[in-house]
Amino acid sequence: MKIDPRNPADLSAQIASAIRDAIVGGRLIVDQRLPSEAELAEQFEVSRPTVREALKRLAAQSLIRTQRGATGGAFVNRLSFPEAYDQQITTSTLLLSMNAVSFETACEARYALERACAPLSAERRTADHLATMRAEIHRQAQPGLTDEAFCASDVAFHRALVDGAGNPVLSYQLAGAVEAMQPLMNMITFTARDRARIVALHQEIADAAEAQDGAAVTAGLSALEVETQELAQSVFAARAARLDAKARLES
Amino acid sequence: MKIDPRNPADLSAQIASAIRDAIVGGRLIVDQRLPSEAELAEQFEVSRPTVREALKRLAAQSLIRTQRGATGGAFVNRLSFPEAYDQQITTSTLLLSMNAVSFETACEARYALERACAPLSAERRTADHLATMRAEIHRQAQPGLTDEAFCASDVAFHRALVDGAGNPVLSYQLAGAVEAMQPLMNMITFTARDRARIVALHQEIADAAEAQDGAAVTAGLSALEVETQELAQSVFAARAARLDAKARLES
DNA sequence: TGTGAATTTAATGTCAGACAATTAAAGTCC
DNA sequence: GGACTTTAATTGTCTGACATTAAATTCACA
Repeated sequence: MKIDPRNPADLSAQIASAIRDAIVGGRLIVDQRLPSEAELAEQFEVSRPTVREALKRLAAQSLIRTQRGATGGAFVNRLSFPEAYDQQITTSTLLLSMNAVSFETACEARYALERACAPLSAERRTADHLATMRAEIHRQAQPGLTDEAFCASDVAFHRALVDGAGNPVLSYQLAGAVEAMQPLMNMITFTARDRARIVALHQEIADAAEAQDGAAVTAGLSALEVETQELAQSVFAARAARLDAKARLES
Repeated sequence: MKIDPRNPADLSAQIASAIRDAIVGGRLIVDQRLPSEAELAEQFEVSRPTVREALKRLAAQSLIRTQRGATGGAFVNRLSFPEAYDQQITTSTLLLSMNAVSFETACEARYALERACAPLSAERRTADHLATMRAEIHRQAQPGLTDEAFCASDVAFHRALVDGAGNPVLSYQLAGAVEAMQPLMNMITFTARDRARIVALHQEIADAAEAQDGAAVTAGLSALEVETQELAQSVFAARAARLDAKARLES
């Protein structure tokens, strides 16, 4: 592992990159201990704070973990699925919120991906997944629920559906798509009638999953997508109209 | 923004977390300048190196960027799609390589997600996407190609297909699924006959995309999945048999 | 008055050395 | 042999300093 001393800028970034490459390239394997900070500093010919900044960069990506004490140090971390989920969700959420991605685009992507899980989930879902879906449907039908809680339950329902496919890689990929939609969904106010329609479609989907009818699950998701898109459109149109009226009033 | 001084461990992680929450929560907006390191140190009642370690953590996630000079400082970074792609690919690749995810599972997830793009891509693909797909098919048919170059071209072909859907969020999500498979694919040696079959299926898919026939694209992808799964199975079985024979010879 | 060069200034990037906190292992005493 | 103490290694944090960068300002000169 070497860095370019001619490029004096971003030494810590270069060091982090070198170590990251070693991990990705398999030269450093899981649970292997890295040299101590002092040794790394000597090896790269930089000071210890610089090494530390590099290590913090890697720690931020869950690539390493550190332990204090005599046998402590930095260790190559096994990236667990939950950690990967979190990163995926954070990145997806920020990407959507910072790039003015339209509701339409995000929603389309989400349902397209979710339909990808439908046949597998219909085939393999366990009684557990079904129970979760039913429980969330029941919650969604309760009257006093806030919009936020309704959205959260919606996410839980869809996660159960996705997890039903029994493919952790699929669940991981979908986590971003489903969770990142939540802030966008939270901008919508759901009337009682909206909720009733959504719950009915959820019911359809759960029934189809119980019957192991993949095509019906897919159809249910497509209907739900149409419903969601129309709902969002009407909400945003109404909001725009209100703003417009207000602007005309003030002028 | 406050941190818990009673918990003396991981001050820099706490500070990074506090700033990250401010960004995700919208209290710090894109391109806004953070206080200088000295000011942050004073605010959080820690030293400047500790603040710096926190900032490096955020920089590693592309949440901030730093500029030197008189008007420099740390600025909230607009997470661009290419940056998000990179993070997604790195995370997905590590997740697969560190968790002994089977080829079967990863492959299933990848093709399920890709089929999700098929109808959209068939409908919206431009002449540009078609041209890229054709060009990659042509490259894949050339005889002297190494296995690695073949895999890389395969990835390029599929990315063109995915990008054809014209949904950047979908492209972003798929980037991880498609690219993370490459290391696994690189473990396979492709015979001339294997390649011919794959190229033929690619041809089918490209034709279907040109004809805007979403169902045919989906079918082509499914056939490709079956082909890939069988190929991998035979390669791994042969490898296992060789190892087994060698072990018996040595014992 | 305008322009270009020199200076100032404010910020990050890096360094050196020190001490505190933590933890496991080695050593010691009963 | 077991419980306790000591020791050593390592990370976490602090202080203070200097180097580097780049914008803003000043100022001389045409």
